[in-house]
Amino acid sequence: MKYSFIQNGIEIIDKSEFNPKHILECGQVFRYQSERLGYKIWAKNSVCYLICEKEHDIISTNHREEFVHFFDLDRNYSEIKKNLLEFPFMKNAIEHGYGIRILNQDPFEMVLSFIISSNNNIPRIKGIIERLCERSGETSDCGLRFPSPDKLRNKSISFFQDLGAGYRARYLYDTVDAINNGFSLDIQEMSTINARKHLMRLTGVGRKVADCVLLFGYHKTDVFPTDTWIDKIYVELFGENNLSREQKADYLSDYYGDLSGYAQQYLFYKRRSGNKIKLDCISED
DNA sequence: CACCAGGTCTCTC
DNA sequence: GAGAGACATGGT
Repeated sequence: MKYSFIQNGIEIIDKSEFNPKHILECGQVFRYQSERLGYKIWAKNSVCYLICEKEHDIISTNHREEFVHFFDLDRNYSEIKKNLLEFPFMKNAIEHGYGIRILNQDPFEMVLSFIISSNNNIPRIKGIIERLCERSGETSDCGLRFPSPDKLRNKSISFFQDLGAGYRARYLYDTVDAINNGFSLDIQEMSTINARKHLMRLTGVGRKVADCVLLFGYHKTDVFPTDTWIDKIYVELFGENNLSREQKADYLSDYYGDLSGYAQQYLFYKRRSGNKIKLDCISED
């Protein structure tokens, strides 16, 4: 990935591997806003402005190293896409979401965000998370910031209900409580299987939420988060619906191996944009 | 007024 | 273990 440090940020030179719209709208991140010149994006303890121009994009920030990691800039996505093209179903999806990158986000934020996401829709998820940030008293020179576990220590269930979290309020409360009482999120070094099993001990974290946390919070790309959209895709592609969600997730992650997370994002993004996934047809090329 | 949204929990069998 | 129902909330 070609990029270079400039005075107040990072210049993205290779636009084919970095598409702000695709990165932000493929469903992995909830805290960003459209701005006149691009986007404002919050990471754990800092903020950046993504300025979109014709020849290049600029990540305007005082925390350059942090956003190199956040945007996963040191990874070669050309190589990933080349390897994914060895699989069926991927050609159209990759062409559609060509500049997607899997962001490296904060695990705690991912846990709460994806608990909120369950049986919910994206605009509402974003609203709940925004209110969580507004009301949890975290301020910095960057403005809004996602609360730390400690900042949520004294919050009651009704605090989460008032965010609009609905029945997930109890899940959030229990999870925050567990983390504040020693439940470790330091699981980067664990195997995917064990890390998943660990996360699923949290209230409100099932297979799908756990896999999203593993992918977006720990960059474990051997998981294939399987939700309603992936379920639709599975049925459409294979013409049968004889497996449970969990079995589909197992099958797909076994099939795509370490490329699962990437494959999932391309397929999810394309399908959610209203396009059905097509089997790549060589004769059409 | 039903039905749905990046599912999970709980209670059965 | 696998399979129904319930579940808050806001939008079509």
